[in-house]
Amino acid sequence: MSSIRYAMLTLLAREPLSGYDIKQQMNSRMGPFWKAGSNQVYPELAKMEEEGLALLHSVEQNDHRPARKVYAITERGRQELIRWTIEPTEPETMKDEFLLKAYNSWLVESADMLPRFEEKQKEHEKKLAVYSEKLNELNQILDPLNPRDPLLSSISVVEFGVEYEKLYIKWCQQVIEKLRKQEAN
Amino acid sequence: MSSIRYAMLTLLAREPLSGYDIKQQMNSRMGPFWKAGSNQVYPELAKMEEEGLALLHSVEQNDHRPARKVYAITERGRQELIRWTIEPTEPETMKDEFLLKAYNSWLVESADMLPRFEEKQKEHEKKLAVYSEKLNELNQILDPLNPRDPLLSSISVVEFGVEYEKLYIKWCQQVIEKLRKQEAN
DNA sequence: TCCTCCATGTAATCGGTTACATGATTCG
DNA sequence: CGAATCATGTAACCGATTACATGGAGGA
Repeated sequence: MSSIRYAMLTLLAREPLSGYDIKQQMNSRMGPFWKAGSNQVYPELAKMEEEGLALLHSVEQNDHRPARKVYAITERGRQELIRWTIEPTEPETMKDEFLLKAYNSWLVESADMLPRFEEKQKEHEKKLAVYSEKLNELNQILDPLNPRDPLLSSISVVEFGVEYEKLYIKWCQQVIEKLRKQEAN
Repeated sequence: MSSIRYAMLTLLAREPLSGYDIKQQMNSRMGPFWKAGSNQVYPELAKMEEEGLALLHSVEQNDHRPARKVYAITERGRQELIRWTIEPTEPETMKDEFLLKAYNSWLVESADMLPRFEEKQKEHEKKLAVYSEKLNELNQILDPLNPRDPLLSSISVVEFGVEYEKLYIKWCQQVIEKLRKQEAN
């Protein structure tokens, strides 16, 4: 498995990046579906270099700051990533803490639960706004003549994100309505 | 955090259960959003008893088999679960390996990727069938006169599951169409 | 003045997965 | 005849989170 290394190869397959870049992109661009901290990224990059999946592409030296070490994917890395990509994937369990709490709604007063659903709705409305904007950007810079444009894949994934956020918002609204009716009794 | 203990309290709040029951229910009833193995359940149950969140309710002795130890939630456990339930929840990242692979579609031949999307679609169609049936069952045994029926909460969560599966299926279909058009060129 | 950003990394800890162990019964 | 189910638990490992460490530049 080792998950993180394929997430890193995924980013390196598009452009050479430093460990710091990888961390940043995971927590923004890939934000909806993957995350990582520096603790994972740097040691993993070193291992990947040892195994010939990535190599040091350039080192930008800034005074009074650690050298910026940019890595590029190797042909072996690309092949390994392709091999993994076309391999079947195990079904996933979505581990959503808030759903677990929703499952406990019956235990608590509607008045205590309503604010939590309203918060969640707003949180997902914000995410929806971010993904929608991202989607617009991607569609604008997309090269419509190139059927191999990486952005086509990006768009599909962000579209998933948009639909997911819409679903979450709709669900929150439905539950809020139910709780309000219950409260009225 | 310690996640698992609240998932276990969530189940114990509805009825007394053995460690084995908890494990089973997590991988079926709660399947969509939580999971656990025996390694976690048994030691955690012991800790919860020590801390007074659960207590040994009864022991059913069967010959040639380990005694079935049934635990019940205590008032302290219930209060702790309620406290956690009405507490705000941090935003979650959905870590879906298949979305990561979809993000790499541009790297591979459509012919290699299409079967993976078709598989995923079928997988989620099966899950949808299971959740839909579950939803029917729940609606039938629900007591419509009791606004505190735990099943109301169950229904909300299963409804989320149903909508999620529908979304996943629709998304797979869209991507499949795109890949087919691309292949035709 | 204090916080955040850049940019590398390490250390301690925690939660979760896989595998192991026992042993009778029931189902295909 | 072999696999799965019931029912408890333990041990080894692995991946991920949180915190720590350095240190100058720029903004609130």
